[in-house]
Amino acid sequence: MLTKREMLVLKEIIRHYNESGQPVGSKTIMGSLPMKVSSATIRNDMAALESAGLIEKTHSSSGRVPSDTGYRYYLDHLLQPTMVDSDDLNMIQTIFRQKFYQGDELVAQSAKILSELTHYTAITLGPEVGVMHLEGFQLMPLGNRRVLALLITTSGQVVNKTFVIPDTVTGEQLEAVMRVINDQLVGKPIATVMNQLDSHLIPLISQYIHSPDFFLDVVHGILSEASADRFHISGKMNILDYAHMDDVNQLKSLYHLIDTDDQLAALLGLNDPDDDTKPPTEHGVTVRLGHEFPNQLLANMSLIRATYHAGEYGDGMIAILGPSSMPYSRVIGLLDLFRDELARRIADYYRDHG
Amino acid sequence: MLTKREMLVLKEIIRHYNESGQPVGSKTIMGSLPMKVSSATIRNDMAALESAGLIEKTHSSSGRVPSDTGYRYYLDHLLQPTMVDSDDLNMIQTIFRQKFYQGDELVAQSAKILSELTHYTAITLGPEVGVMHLEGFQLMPLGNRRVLALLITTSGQVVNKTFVIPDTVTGEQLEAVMRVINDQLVGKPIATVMNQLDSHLIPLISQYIHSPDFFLDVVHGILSEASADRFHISGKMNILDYAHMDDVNQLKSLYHLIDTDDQLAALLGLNDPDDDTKPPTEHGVTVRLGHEFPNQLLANMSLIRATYHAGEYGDGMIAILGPSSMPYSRVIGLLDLFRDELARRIADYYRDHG
DNA sequence: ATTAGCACTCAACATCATTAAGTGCTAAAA
DNA sequence: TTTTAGCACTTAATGATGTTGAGTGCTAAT
Repeated sequence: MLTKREMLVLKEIIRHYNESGQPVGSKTIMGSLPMKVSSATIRNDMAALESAGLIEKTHSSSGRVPSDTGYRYYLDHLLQPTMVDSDDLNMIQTIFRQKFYQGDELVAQSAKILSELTHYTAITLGPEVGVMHLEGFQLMPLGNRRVLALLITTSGQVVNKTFVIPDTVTGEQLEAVMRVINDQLVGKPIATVMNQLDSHLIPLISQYIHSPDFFLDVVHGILSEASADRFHISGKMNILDYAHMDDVNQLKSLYHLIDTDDQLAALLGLNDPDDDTKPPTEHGVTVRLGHEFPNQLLANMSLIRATYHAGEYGDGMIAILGPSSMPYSRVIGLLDLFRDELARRIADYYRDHG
Repeated sequence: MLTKREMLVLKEIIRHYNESGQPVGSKTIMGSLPMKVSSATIRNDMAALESAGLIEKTHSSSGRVPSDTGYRYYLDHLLQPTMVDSDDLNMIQTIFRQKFYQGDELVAQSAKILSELTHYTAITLGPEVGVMHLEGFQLMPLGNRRVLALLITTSGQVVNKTFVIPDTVTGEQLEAVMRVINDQLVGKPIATVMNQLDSHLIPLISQYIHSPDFFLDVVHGILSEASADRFHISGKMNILDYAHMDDVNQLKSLYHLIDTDDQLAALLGLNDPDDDTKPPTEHGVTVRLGHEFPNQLLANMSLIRATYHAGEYGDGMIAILGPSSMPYSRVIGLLDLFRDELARRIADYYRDHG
């Protein structure tokens, strides 16, 4: 158990380190503690913090730097939320007001604002209503054997794709297939649709189209596109500022990770809904430090996540990826603000407005 | 005018510099010239090349490095095309064969292969038939006041967008607007459509919808999306390898440039079709060195472009962005191969196949 | 429990010498 | 006239050596 003063010392070390990026010495801390103590006293406290594993030295006579566990302790016990700066607030309101955003634009724009405000990387995800169902499927001939396939899901996702059909396929055949899909699959969850398409719908479709493989390919492609998570990432290149990577290849791997939807989804914990290992820091904003991820690449980084609830329109997520050394209270404050803001505006969008 | 041997010396300097990245000395060259001359002789030739501005010293007693003009001279006079390596060729054929690509997938896949083969950044652009015309426009109600707008261009581009309409708008009104657009604008070039929409179509639409502003916004959005160039960029992160940027901000600006469609289009010379300043190096593959662009950011880089002609289906473009020090003959060979390959496969796609 | 004082450590910086790769120039050889 | 051997000269890179300053840990006194 830490003493009151030791906590203050840890907090100050983290604060100074965030600002300067340099190891923090005992004299520096002396000047910024509320009580008046000597540097020697602080050195004693620091020794205690170090043996508790909360701070580290970069070399035997250097100042101290917060350790991974130090950050975790800070987040769990020391961090106190700050109100969002009124300048920030104004800016956000102004931007949101200046244009009316249709559909996902609001969510995309949020990522943009968040990354600009923090200079980190922002990731947002539109609201998704539980399980997505197939609402409709259409094929329209465009002439010249090109066909437009159009797929609509209950969550309002619309995906279109054009393809060219073999000359052996006639309009009536397409019509028939379309009817089969609409009769058999509409209303079912996308996953089910995919399964059935691969199993007992094949014979049904084969009645109309001789070799349906290529057709199934097309439908598959559309389905997975429709059901894929639609991430909006902004400020990707800010990683270059904060990840002081010695190795270019690591950096490339990191970017690859972010650009790969599955991996990003895993990072954001989208696939394990019972991820209650870390309780919400406050209001459902959670912070996960890089070293807590299985992936080595995220060392010295930190991911701050928040879920927003747009009522019946589903839940979405916003997140900030940045260095583990960052002004947490500000960033958490911002995310918390955006949770509310997005929840409200999205609900508004579908309800009052139009 | 350079002597025969001076040319050879320049060529060898460039070759060695490409391989090692280090300044090249007279003794190194001595070992790799076809004729037997002493290093002193080569030093004389080098002095000549230097006063011609084709090579440079990094410091007063260093070896030589090709200069910007040196590269230009090399490209214009010394470069001799090489056949594409049979390994590369096999790989390309294999990848293209293993799957049937619909629509733009072929073009996107080409970018991927090119960037993987070269370790540089590849940019491809699908075939575009001269001026794009509006082929059709549809609005379909999705229920719950959500409407799906669907726009089709003559080039086969299909864009969809969902939006929410105010409760004051009825289905009949939408129907009417849709009819107006289809009656008045179908068959016209997108640019004309945009203009007319903003000018003499406003009163016409206002007859049906009271405040058509928001509606015009939506249509505008779809139109510009449909008419925008669809670049496929692959290997973006390879820039980190070859652009040894000291300044992170420059790097970020460079990425911004690439990610901004207008700027990228300008870079590729898409807006000045009479860009005949640099004659094709061979078969229509052109090389532009970074310092030849107005933009400072591209210093020490090089852009190799090729246009492919998919017959009546239009023209497209492929390009490689890399360091000015690169194995030009290989890269040019690859681009030249892809020109043919793409042209043929795209034509095939629309004609024979389905 | 706190503090003054002091010996100690180590990165960062500067100075200096050494080395190796490369040049330009001169005068002789081809 | 062109080529070459030879040599003095330049410079980046490397490594050894010393100095400084910020910081620590420990001890003994408060």
